[in-house]
Amino acid sequence: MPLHGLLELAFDAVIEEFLGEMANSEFSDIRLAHGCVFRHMKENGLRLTEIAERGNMTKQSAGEVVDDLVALGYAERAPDPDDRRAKLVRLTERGEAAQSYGFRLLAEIEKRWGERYGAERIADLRATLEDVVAVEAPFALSEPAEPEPAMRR
Amino acid sequence: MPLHGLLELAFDAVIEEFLGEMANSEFSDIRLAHGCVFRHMKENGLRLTEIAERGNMTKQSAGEVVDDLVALGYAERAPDPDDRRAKLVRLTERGEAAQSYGFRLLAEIEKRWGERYGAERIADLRATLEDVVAVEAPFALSEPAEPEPAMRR
DNA sequence: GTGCCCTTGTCAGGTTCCCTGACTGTACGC
DNA sequence: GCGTACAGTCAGGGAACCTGACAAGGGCAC
Repeated sequence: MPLHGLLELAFDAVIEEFLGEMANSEFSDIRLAHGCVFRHMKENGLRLTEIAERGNMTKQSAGEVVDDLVALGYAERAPDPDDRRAKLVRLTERGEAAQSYGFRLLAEIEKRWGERYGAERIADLRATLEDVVAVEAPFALSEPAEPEPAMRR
Repeated sequence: MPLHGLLELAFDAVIEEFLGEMANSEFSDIRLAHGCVFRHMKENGLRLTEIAERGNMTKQSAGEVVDDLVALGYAERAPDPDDRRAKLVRLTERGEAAQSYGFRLLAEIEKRWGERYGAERIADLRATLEDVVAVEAPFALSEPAEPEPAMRR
């Protein structure tokens, strides 16, 4: 089986378990595509453009996802004080509850895999994937190098 | 970053490279979704139902993919001598050429990752994923336990 | 054999999630 | 100020799935 097949099947396995448990929670209206917002959200909100970049999708697609989350009460748009063109997407209280519930669920799934396949092996799996992703998908990584204070302006 | 995010990004990275190289080959009309046929194809062909099972999709979806591959000249349908309801999906000569080209490409990508991130680490990655998939996604694995000769009948 | 249920594949129609292209309004270098 | 670049939106489309309903063949009880 080619490597991408294994990656995909493992991904699907996590997601099936995750969505199954989400569907039985009070956050049953959350869908997989919403993850791109929850995954990257920062304290003070994120611009649509940032969501799109880190999610490796177009602004239009990211906008749809945000519209959906706003309609469901998980997110809201606020004007960006630094740029009147931009809006900051922020989680509502309910959005934050969903986010931390989801993260907890995912951590539990990873822990269960550790018990099933060996904690060290799963830790190695994660470490290798992190190295790979740092090179192959750098756009997805947290900070797009917020310039150092000394470099500002 | 949650584990499924890493798995997805790594998957996307392989696929982007793979599809990019396929697009520059003589098989530029092959799309990602076609993989479910090429990946599982056996010597004497596969029934639609088998393709659907191993690809974890409905018969209808598998049927669409096969229609597409037939239209593109990569596959053909032959009657199944053992069951007049069923048809065996087989690769054409061109289909076999595309399959082996694709497999070779994927093996090269994996080899490059070995050079970039350490051959042993990528081998471990594969081994761990194989264990995970064997438990979490057994439907995708080659033989649905063809009964042993002694157990037949 | 006949009737009944299961399986195989197909037709029709719908959803999700993403895309391209065209556009408005704001920012900013020059 | 002017032109270019960028943030986000509107409109439309397509790929890859899905559910439901169906015809035709298989397999078994009787």
